[in-house]
Amino acid sequence: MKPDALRGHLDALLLATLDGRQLHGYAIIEALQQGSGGALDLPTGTVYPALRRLERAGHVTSDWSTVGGRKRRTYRLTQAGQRALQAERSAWREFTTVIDGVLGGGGKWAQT
Amino acid sequence: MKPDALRGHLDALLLATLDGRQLHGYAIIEALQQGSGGALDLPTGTVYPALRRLERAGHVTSDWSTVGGRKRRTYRLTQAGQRALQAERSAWREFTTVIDGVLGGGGKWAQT
DNA sequence: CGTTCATAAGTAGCTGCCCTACATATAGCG
DNA sequence: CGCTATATGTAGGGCAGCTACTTATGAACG
Repeated sequence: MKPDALRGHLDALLLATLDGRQLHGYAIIEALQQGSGGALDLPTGTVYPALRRLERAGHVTSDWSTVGGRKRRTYRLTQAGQRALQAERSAWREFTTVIDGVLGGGGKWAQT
Repeated sequence: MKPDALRGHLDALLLATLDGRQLHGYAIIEALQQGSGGALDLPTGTVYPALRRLERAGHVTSDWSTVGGRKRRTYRLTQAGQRALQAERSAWREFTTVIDGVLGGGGKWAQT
């Protein structure tokens, strides 16, 4: 999968990954890897700044902890993040519906 | 729909719109508008440069014509463009499958 | 005849997301 | 001691798509 296809959908992925559980950044990357069957291998330079963005936006909050001598910043959704996730999900559904319509029915098969 | 969601999928839309017919730029914009039920309203500053890109890439070719005193540059798919369209379609399918999987099953419902 | 709207194509410049590459630190293994 | 895995982060860049503007013709309206 070409990497820049994610453009504009990364927030949805991160919010969905944090839905119903709290994870630290590194674990989020692994969760996305496994949850996508290996298709998504996001670099830290993509995920960490994105999490900061989401925190600034009030969609997630974070707490520091130390596990086995290593510092972790554990993220969890806020209520606003929950709402944002719902909005992202419906936006995604609308988006795919539109693109599917054009890719499948926008060409010569368009029998109005 | 947020505008930058298109990132990386615009080529697919343009190729699909030209599949089986030839259209000039302005008509492509209108076709996308109608084909998407009004959801896609791409500005000329997005579409025209994208068409030039596709032409440079060899996916489309263009011919000038004059209709009613107005100059039109009419585009049509090349064979490479046809192949590119097929590739874009399958890439789109893969992409949606991955994202759908994460948005729907990447959270607390992930019962491995 | 002048203004405005629809048609038609295009460029210049900006923004911002995501990527590449690098820096930092600890624990465990050999 | 070096290497790998774990864990977080920044700096800088590329480029796609957007905003705003320019150019040009034909038709309609007064």
